[in-house]
Amino acid sequence: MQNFFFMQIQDVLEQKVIQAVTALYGKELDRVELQDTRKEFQGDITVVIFPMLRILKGNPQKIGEEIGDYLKSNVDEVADFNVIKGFLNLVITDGYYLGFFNSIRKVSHYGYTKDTGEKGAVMVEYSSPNTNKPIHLGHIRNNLLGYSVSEILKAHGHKVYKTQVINDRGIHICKSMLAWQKFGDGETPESAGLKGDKLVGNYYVAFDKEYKKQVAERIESGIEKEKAEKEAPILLEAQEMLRKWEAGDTETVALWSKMNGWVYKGFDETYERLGVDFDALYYESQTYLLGKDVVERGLNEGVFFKKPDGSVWIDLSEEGLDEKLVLRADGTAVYMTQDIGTAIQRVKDFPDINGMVYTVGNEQDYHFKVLFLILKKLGYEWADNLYHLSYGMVDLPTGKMKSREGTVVDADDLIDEMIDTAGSISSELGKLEGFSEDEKKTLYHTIGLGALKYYILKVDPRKRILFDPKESIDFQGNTGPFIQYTHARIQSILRKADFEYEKEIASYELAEREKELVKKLEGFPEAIAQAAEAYSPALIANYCYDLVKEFNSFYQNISILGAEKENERIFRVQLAQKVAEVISDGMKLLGINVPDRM
RNA sequence: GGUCGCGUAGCUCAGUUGGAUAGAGCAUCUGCCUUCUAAGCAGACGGUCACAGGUUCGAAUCCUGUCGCGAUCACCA
Repeated sequence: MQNFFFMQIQDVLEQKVIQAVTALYGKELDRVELQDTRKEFQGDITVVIFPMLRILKGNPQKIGEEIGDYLKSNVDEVADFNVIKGFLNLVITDGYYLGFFNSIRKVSHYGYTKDTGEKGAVMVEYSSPNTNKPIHLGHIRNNLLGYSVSEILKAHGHKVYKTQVINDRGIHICKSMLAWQKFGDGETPESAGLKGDKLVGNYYVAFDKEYKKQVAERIESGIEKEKAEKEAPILLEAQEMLRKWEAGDTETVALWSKMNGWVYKGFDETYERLGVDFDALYYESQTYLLGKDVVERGLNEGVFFKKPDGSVWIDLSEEGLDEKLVLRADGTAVYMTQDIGTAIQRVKDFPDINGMVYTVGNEQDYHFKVLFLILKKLGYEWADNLYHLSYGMVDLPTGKMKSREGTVVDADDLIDEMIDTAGSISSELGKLEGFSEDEKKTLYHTIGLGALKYYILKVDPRKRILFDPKESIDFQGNTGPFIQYTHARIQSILRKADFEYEKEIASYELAEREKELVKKLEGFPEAIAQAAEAYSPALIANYCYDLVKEFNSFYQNISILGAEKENERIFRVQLAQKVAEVISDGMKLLGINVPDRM
């Protein structure tokens, strides 16, 4: 990563337009509205005249022409202009775009911002699974979002700690443990030939089955529904097991450790295939008691108040919310207590943190609104930099995914399917001559995962995704493989370019498609900045797609290696090379690798 | 019921400080492999931007209301 100096034309124009208005009309403009010129008009950048009318009063056509005249004679980069309605379209010189291109050509990771330490560290939490069941498509969305936002924040100059809270304790784990004890007959992942998380998940389902059976029997024998549900023997046993766990009962804790161990091994495998990782892990079993002392302190400071029964609350009615419980009457913690404590603990563990991102589904919007408010009221200065990366559910045509009912799209199965599809398409196309079996395997993984990740990340995080297992994820059009393919095409050209193309082209007349490509490249830093500010990988996906679309049009219509003049050949190869780099750097922010051949 | 989010082409989605005739992909149809990888390119077809008002030179975008979908409002996690 290097720094480079190049004044972008937009900044130059903004100043010059203000100057023009002062010179021509003696008025002070506070801002200038610029936009890319639409394809159907001649020009590159458009100054919108309408907003100026408030200050200038006059005919927009005439004002546009006067400002256009001024810019043409006072700004070197402005070659020509035209005015249509209230839009002043400026034609920018090839010299500018060529100069810009040359300024970024040798910059590695162009568009990324170096971590200078001044932006502070951000902790990004994502994944945070329960240890009683395997990872499904919903978790995949969470993982991909969290990982990608982490990469985007890094590219925007932040130091990032990726973390997850592993929900390794609670009634749900006990249910799996109990069912295993009752029906497991000593089964292990090895003996069953199953991933550990799958095995434990099976017992969670087994518990639910038995529980439902017991409830049904009891209702049949005349017990009312609510009571039957609350007092089913197997549920009572599970609750008893949780009490034993909390009391530190050796046997229970040993079983708990063993089964969680199985699950972690299974999770690690899935994370590895998904290509996500973490810098720090937090276990709920170690954090679930945190936060009580802070509540005590907040009580003294008047942030919280105590009800007659001894429970502790915060009143958020001034903020338009309700009263919210932070400690039960019996003094035990609720989720909120724990989250308060964990947030504070993290800042203790990593003192350079001044912000956190929580990747959690939108069903918890309210929870995080409250959590952030509480931390703010407790006076933590980093509380202003907390962000709930809230995303929509992944639903099936049949409705919500439910682990207990087996209506989930399993992560491992889906990954397998994507890789298989990538494999069969690749073999059909038959372009992999000379690939070893290992290389093929790696490539199918790259393409399959690329398709899956892009499919999920290209949609706005807030929107819910409807996933139809019957309709397979595309490999054509606006997809990961399409972008990967473009990268492979460019690499093929670079392999075949058997001439020296290092020298800088100082003067060149750009073809329309070449100019458009340079303009797209110019937009990369802004795309990263916006994606970081909006915490939205979708913006990066859109950018990559637009860039690639533009490149393919160029590629298909203009010969690169077959160009007549040497200058053309060299410039086009350089351009293609830079486009490939940006594709690679952009896709990296989505956690997607790009192959050199496919 | 209160609060929050969403509603754009048959389907999946872009459209971020309000700007020109609302854009892609899939699907359907036409062309293009003797030339750098056709997972591609060029084109056709397809729209009451949920609906109704308002704000203004200008609204898919901002405001209000209505309808539809989802989430949430637990001494649950």
